[in-house]
Amino acid sequence: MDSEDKSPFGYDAFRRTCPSHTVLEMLASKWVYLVICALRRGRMRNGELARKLEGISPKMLTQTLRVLERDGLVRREIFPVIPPRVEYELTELGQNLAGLLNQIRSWSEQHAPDIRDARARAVAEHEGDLVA
Amino acid sequence: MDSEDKSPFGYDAFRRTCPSHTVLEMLASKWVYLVICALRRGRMRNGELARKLEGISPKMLTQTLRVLERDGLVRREIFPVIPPRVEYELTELGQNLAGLLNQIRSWSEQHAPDIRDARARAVAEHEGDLVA
DNA sequence: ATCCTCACTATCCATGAGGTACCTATATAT
DNA sequence: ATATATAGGTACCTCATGGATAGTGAGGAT
Repeated sequence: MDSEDKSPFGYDAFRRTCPSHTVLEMLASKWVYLVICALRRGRMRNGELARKLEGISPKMLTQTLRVLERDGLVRREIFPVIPPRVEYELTELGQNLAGLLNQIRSWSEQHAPDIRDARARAVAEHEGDLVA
Repeated sequence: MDSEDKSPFGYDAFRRTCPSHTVLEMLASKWVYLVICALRRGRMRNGELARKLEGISPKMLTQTLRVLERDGLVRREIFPVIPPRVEYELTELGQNLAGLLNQIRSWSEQHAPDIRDARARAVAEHEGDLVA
C-alpha cells in the first residue's frame, strides 16, 4: 500500500497538481540550494553572494533571489544609499529549510568520493562494452 | 570567517570544481528527488515507477535511472524472462541519501501552504505595482 | 568633466532538457 | 495470424533555461 507515502497533511508530492510538488520543483535547482546554504550563517550582500557562489552569473543570482523572496524564504532589505546597498537574509521559513539543505550539502561532501568511484567504474564498464 | 562552511573532508560545495558540487548538480533535478523517494520503500519495476511518478515521460524515467545507476545510488536487476522484467532498488548509498531527501519531501508537504501564501502575497503586491 | 561603484535590468543567443513517435524482441492469449 | 504486454533504444523537434553582454542611475572621488 501507499500509506507510508501519504503525508498527514493530505499532500502527495508524486502528483503533479500537488502544491508540494511545486515546492519540490523550486528546490530542484542547484542555485537555490547554494544560495540558501550561503545565507545560512547570516545576511549577505549581493556582491558577497556573487563572490561566494563561484560561477553564478549576475542574472541567475538575481533571478534565484527573486524566486526565494517571492516564496517567502528570503527577505530583501534595501538601504537607500549611494552606491546602492541591498542585503538578503533567510526568513524563519528559510532557516528551517536551510538546516535540511545543509545536511544534503554535507552529505554531498562526505560521499563525493563514493560517487566519483561509482562513475569511474561505470565508465570502465562502458569501455569494456566497446572492446567487446 | 568561512570555517563553519568548510567540511572536514576538505570539500567546498561552493566551488565549481569541487566533486561535491557535481553531486549537488545531480541532485538538482526533481525527478532524481522523486525517483529516490519512490524507491525508498523497496524495489520497483519500471512500469510501477512510471505510474507512481505522475507526469514523467518514459525517456526521462530511463534517463534518470541510468544516471542514478551510474552514480551508484540505484541497482538495476534484469530478469531474463518474456515479457522483460527489470527491477530497481536503492543501494546502501542510495538509501542513505533517501532518508535526507524524504525529509525534504516531508518539509515540502508541511510547508506547501506557507509558500503558497507567500506567493499569493507577492502576486498581490505586484498587482499593487500595476495600479500605482 | 569624467569615471567609479553597486545592484540591478534588458536583450540576444546557444545549449540542452524534455516530449512524441516509432522501433526492437518474444511468450502468451485469442 | 494477430494482438498484447514489457522495457527499453533512437531520432527528431520544440521550447525554456541559462550565459554573456550592455545599459541604467546617482552621488562621490579625482
